Amino acid sequence: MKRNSRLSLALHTLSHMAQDTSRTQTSSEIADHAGTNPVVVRRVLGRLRKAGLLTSERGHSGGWRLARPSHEISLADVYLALEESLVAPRTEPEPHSCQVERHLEGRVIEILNEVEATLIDRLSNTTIAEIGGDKPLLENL
Amino acid sequence: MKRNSRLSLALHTLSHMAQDTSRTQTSSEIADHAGTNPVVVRRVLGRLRKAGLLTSERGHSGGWRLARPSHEISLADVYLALEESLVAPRTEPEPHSCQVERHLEGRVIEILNEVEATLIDRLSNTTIAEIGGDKPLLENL
DNA sequence: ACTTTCGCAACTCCTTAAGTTACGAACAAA
DNA sequence: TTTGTTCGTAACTTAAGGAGTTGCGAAAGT
Repeated sequence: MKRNSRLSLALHTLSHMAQDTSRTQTSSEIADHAGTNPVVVRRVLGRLRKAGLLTSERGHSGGWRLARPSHEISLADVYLALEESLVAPRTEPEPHSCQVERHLEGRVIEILNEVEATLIDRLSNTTIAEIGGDKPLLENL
Repeated sequence: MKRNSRLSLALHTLSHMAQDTSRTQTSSEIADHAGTNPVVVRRVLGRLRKAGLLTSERGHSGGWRLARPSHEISLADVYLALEESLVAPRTEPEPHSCQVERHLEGRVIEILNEVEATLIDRLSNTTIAEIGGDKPLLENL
């Protein structure tokens, strides 16, 4: 699979779970549908569980379930739960010998933070319900 | 070196060249200052040359030079010259079997494009001259 | 000619994400 | 309580991309 599939996988899965909240889905089912494998699914969904978006149960009739209604889960919630950063590279700042470099980096970081904030703002304007959810895809008819 | 050093290297180098436009700088000089090596420098600066931001000359007293005044080179020019994309992953769209996935991807791409536009807008508000340039760092005194 | 410098190809090295295997823990049903 | 299902997690392998490196040809000044 390609780069950055975590967010795709997470959103895709949540959208499907939103369409039928009555039953749980197992990692295997999800993996089959997403074209990946159960361990990868558990890794990604595990982060969403940690963030309180999903619950999981082990054993017979276990699996994954939304922790709250899909219209109360925004895309930003998912993005933040993954603790990635699409715009700002996850690199810790190194000491800079050179003044130009310090000045430059300050400016760039400033801009990137602003852009990241924009991203989160936009993501928070859409919920999982609107994407795959309870009233699916009416605007496509 | 870490992720995303191309943009850093490009901006850093341009800023320094802006401080003394009278002479050319060789790949080796630049590499030494940036803590990398000449081939990497040429790879990155080559893209800037292709975009018309720099010129290069071979042979004795050759090297790199700004193609236009540093106050006419915005950070966005540099970003675009590198043909990277910080926010949108460079992955070509795959065919999607699943309607939810199509709908989802449409929405996400829409948001990412908007964010990318924001990034470019912010970057275009700062020039190389302002960062390391002709009147260096007055605001730090 | 000789030296400097870029241009570029080809390769190695390193890091990161994804995929895979394996096994233990929890839990339900028989 | 035994069995089978499912998650949790560790450890490994595989794949891709970026940076670093080597080498050499082309261009251009001395």
